[in-house]
Amino acid sequence: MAKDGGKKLVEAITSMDVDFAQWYTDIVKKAELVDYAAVRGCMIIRPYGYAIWENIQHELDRRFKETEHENVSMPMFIPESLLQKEKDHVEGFAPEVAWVTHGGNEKLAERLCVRPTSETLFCDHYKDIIQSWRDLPKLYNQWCSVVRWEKTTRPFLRSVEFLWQEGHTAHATPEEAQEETLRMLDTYADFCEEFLAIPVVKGRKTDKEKFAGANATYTIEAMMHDGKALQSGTSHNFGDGFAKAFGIQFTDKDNTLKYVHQTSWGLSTRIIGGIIMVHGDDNGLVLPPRVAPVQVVIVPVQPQVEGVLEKANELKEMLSKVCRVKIDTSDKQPGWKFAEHEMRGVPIRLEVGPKDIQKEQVVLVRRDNREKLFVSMNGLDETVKALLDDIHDSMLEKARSFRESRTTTATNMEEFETQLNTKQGFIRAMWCGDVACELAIKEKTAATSRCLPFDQTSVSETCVCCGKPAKSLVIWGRAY
RNA sequence: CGGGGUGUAGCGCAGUUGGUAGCGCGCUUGGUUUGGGACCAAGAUGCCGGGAGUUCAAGUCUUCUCACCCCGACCA
Repeated sequence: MAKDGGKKLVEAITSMDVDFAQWYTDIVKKAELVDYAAVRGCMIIRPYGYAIWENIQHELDRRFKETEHENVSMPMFIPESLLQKEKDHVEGFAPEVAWVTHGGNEKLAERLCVRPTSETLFCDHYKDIIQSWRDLPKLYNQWCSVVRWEKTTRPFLRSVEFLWQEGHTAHATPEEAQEETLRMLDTYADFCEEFLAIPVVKGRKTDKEKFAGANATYTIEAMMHDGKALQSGTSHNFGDGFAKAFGIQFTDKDNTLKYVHQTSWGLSTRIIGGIIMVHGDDNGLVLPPRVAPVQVVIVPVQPQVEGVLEKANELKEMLSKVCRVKIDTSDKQPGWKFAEHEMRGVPIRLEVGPKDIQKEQVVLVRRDNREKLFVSMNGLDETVKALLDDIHDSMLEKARSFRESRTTTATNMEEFETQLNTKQGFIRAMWCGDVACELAIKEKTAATSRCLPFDQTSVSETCVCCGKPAKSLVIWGRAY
């Protein structure tokens, strides 16, 4: 393993081609994103990981507010009777809820569920505060954590408790609810591409895969570097199902009593797992510039030489107006710092030493492709700003072409299996609409339907599984 | 929840037929260094994952448990 001695931290990262799962675990630990907590399946999100989440929060929250959404905070407990009001919903979540049975030493008259999601709480509240068409729409969102007693857990990807935002809206008409459902799906998709440089496929879930209690579930699916799919955000249209179960009615303009139409949508810390698995490499994390807690790290070279630290600070001052910049003044060797910040995925490293100062230049090194640039100190702020955008664009492009190269088409099961096993990615194949075929494909290949993509260009006339006439194009893949 | 694996210092590991714990890195202090993971010197660090047994004696044997990793099933 050791090739030139001493490169401990980097060597400790397992190569992604050798063992992708271990590579992932190594990164989250070594880059100090998370630590394991005292309770099984729970994670401590460390400052560097949490800073990523904060940036995600700020950007998404900004977008939510731009579209008139308001933040609220609901309790974390749901009385059992409330959870049970919507039949499909409770059946979907019951196997994985945690229950509170005691308060202090006293047994509770009714046990409380620790929220796995808050539809029931919002509905219970909406039934009280919605009376008239003038009260609509209600566009609420909350940032919180939820608990799902998962059996197999992994940092970010599936933990017992995780952070997310959940939007819950109520509308006067089915059309408005549908419009909202798709608007938020678009918000997520744009956010992923513009902020995280993660290209996504937008589509609708099959009935088998949709959310418990929803009329329709929409999803954005991203491809990880091992070809597996990660559902990165979802948006549901509930129709009036929850409204009927909870009695959320309003008097419309025509003086008749009507049920509201609802939506809900969520995006979680799981997306951080996506960032890692889409962009990372064998040297560690590669953070998309817009979400990176530190966008530029300045490494002073020969800081003991007079003027070097002063210049480094001067540059920091200048750059802090256009980006998040940090200067590493620790007493480590420059080489050590290079490797360390690379592992932590900092998009740009700026080296400045006596030679540079003499030439009025600095060295910029891109994390994404390790390209080294010698640029003038003059106008450095503009250079860096443009470079950050360029890094974002090329990361997005790289992820997109990777996904395309791993997306294939199949017209029968033989092709399906061959493609899946050789390409290990997404498969575009037609489907008859029968859940039996979904189950058969899963049984045979471990692949599931990821979504019915909005782009429904037909690839054949018949179902890839049963050969009957096809109804829709489905993206299939193995998933996290 | 099934099948497999691993738990010894912050991290990676060694520890023989049972005899009371070691190595490398990291850490602390001082000094020399500094353009891709530096060096010297002196230090500090352990309920051997946890419980219960066997034994004069347990990191080592028995048993139960907990956590983590991998592969399935279930799920954001």
